[in-house]
Amino acid sequence: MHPKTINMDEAKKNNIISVSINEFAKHGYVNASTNTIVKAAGISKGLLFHYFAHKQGLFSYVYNYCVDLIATELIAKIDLNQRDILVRLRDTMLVKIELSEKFPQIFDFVARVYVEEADEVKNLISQKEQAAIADSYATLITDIDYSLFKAEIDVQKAIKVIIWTLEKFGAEVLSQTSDPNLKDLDYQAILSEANTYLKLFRECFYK
Amino acid sequence: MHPKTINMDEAKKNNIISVSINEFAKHGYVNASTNTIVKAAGISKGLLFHYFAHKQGLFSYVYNYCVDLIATELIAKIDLNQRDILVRLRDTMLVKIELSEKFPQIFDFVARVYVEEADEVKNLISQKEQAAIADSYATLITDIDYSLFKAEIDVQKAIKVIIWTLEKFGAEVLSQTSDPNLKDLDYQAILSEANTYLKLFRECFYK
DNA sequence: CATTCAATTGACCAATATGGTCAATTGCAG
DNA sequence: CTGCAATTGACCATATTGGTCAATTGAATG
Repeated sequence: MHPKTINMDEAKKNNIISVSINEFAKHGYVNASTNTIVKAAGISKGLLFHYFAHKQGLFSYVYNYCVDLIATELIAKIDLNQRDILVRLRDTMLVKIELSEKFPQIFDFVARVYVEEADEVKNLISQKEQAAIADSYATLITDIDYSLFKAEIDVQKAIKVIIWTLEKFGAEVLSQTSDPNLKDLDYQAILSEANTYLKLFRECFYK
Repeated sequence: MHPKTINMDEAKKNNIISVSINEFAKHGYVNASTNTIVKAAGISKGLLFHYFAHKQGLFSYVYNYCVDLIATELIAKIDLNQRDILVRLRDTMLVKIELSEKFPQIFDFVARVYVEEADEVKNLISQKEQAAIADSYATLITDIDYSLFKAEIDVQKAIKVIIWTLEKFGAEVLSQTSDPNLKDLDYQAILSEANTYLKLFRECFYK
């Protein structure tokens, strides 16, 4: 990352990052417009390139920032000693919602980087880092206590149902918040509604 | 729709439609490129505008084509006398998979039209038609036999779980097919795997 | 073969957008 | 005031935009 970025005002830096995430997530590396980014961030063209030198520099700075942020949050908030997959996945979803509220398209962005075609991007992103992300996602569903499930049900299918439900639930929450008046999320209400799904799963899938 | 389009060769017409759906779905009306469309369709610039006169004409032709196609398929293949929501939604998913195999981004496209910001598009798409689509989606989950569910479970939540599971399952099937070698979908296998999820739900949610 | 006419092409247009530069201005600390 | 960093935006060559149209092709007809 460019030395110039270190001394940046924190609020301004976050704003540039947020705007850049949205632009890269929506249009991919090649078709993302630095003109659009500076307009949305409310800064001049010159200043952006003063901080980041090139489009590539901006991209890799933002990408590394996102990967670090996601990893840090997951490590801090997911209790790997918790062997009940319902709790583990519910907490993962809460982390995703929190992060998405700060940077609405952060997960679209990192997911899109996987399938980026531009050579400039492929050279920018180390294979190691890509693999590390896949690893940490896998970690989220390891060391699970499968004995909690009823003997007669298909556990692999049940887990898919749980994962998909929590993903869709999170997406629903976020789409509701982005639309009307921009009131903050009520995490208490979200947690409470998520728990009604956990209750359903516990009644149906667990012993 | 422009009279010229009537006499078009069917295969060529479908190709133009398919390519246009993808471009409009990916980039929206304003940022969709007619240059990209003609390149992908393997025709000349002049020919596209010979058939459709303007970008608007192409867009509205493709949009109406999609809406008609989806409505026709749903009416033909969904049995509204079937009051078991599991069967009804499973069949809806199968229709979506079939249509998506022919036009991979057709549902992304029609969904995106709802949130189009360009005035040119808003004037092109009649409010009536938009409402009709919403209506037919609502019809898909009316006249359901709720007495099949166990008394003690939250039926509304259970239905959401079912809908979300089938949507995610369909998306998974389609993402697998688009990636590697482009072999056709095995509908027998898809139906069979979908039925394992129905079985799970029947065991857990139904009396 | 010549004639006709529809199907099809792609060079071309003015307008706009692209990533990136840099001399000039602003703002603030000493 | 000086000095230096932060910040600006007009400017550049190049590429892309939706759309045009005179010219070419292909096939059917007499």
